[in-house]
Amino acid sequence: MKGVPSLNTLAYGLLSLLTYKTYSGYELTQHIQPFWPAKHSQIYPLLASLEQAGYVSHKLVVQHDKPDKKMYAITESGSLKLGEWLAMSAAEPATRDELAFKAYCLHKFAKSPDARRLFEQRAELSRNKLQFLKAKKAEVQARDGRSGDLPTSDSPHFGAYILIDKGLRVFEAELEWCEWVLSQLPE
Amino acid sequence: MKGVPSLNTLAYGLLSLLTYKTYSGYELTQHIQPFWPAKHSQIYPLLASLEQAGYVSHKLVVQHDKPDKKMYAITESGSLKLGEWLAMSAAEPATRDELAFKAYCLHKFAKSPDARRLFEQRAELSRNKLQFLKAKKAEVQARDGRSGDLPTSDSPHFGAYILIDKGLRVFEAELEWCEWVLSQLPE
DNA sequence: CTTTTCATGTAACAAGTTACATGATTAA
DNA sequence: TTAATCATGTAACTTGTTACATGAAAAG
Repeated sequence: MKGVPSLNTLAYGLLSLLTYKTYSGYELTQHIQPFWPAKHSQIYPLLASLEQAGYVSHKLVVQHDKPDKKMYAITESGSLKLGEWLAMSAAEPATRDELAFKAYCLHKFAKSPDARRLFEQRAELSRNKLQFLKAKKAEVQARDGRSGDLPTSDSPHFGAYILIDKGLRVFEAELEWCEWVLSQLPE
Repeated sequence: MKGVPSLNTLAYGLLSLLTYKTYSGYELTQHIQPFWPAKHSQIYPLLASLEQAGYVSHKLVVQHDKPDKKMYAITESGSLKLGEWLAMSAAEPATRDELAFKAYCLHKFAKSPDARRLFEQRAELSRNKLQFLKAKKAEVQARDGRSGDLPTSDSPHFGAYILIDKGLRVFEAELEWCEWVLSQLPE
């Protein structure tokens, strides 16, 4: 006897996105990146298996200028499954960052211009992320009506909003760290 | 014709740790966690293959109260290989966090006490990490002699120090974020 | 007495990446 | 004309996790 098929985190992530609106596999692949990096080769088969399990369903949308696409929606059964998962404790986040290893070895090459370059590149990355998130924030605020004001916890955009806020806080901290390290490194 | 064996990030990570001192596979598994989560079942075979490639070597240390262990050291060849890698640009960090998905779905269960619990647990996790890092910081400062003063970029502990500093900044930001979210959520 | 720590390994499985495969439209 | 975007999929491979396997010492 085997119970209900158990889903992995990526699968729950797809269901999470689909609580907002319908998406194609292509769109899901793009939108899930900031939360959970994954390639289309992982998403497409997973969507197929979620559909087989009855947690999502799709409608084919015929397009003329672009290839046809499959628009996926979460089902009642998928919503229930997601609801159970939402109530459970979240696992510890896992971050894997090459730069941490390279930073740890700074005593081996701190005088090299390569060392400075690593932190300049990371600072640039943080600045780009911050710029992206600031644009997103404005977008969500506009969509929520009262511009300048923050969405409240009952707003449908509250989830999106707090995640943008988290990104802003964390990337700001990372940028400041990079700039501090650069100030400590010899020119 | 096949060139030099190419290493993955975890392998370079092990070499990075070994630039400080010798470690057993067991110790490497523990110390690498904050940088790059990995299980011993991944570390042990990787160490064996690094040794076969000549990048590390080990000496068996016989113990009486505990099981014998293999103490690994980086070789000259391993140092060269690591040096090449250090000079290369670091890939974008990858973070995978379940809580992001659950936060994104807050409109589905913001009123539930489960929602509050998720952020309370994450806040607690951040507090624990901060406490750990503060202890580490004091430890490194003590080891570096001038207590209260920060190690300079030529200190052998500079790498360890800046990583602790990064953790402090980022987990501080995450903790503040959790507390802010909790202030927005209904009791 | 039961669990944790120390210590090393392998086998089976799940998750994630890269490469292969196709093909029209549009922008540079 | 070359590259990028849109759109879906599979095959082969690498990476990472869980489970199996052993066993002594120490702490609760």
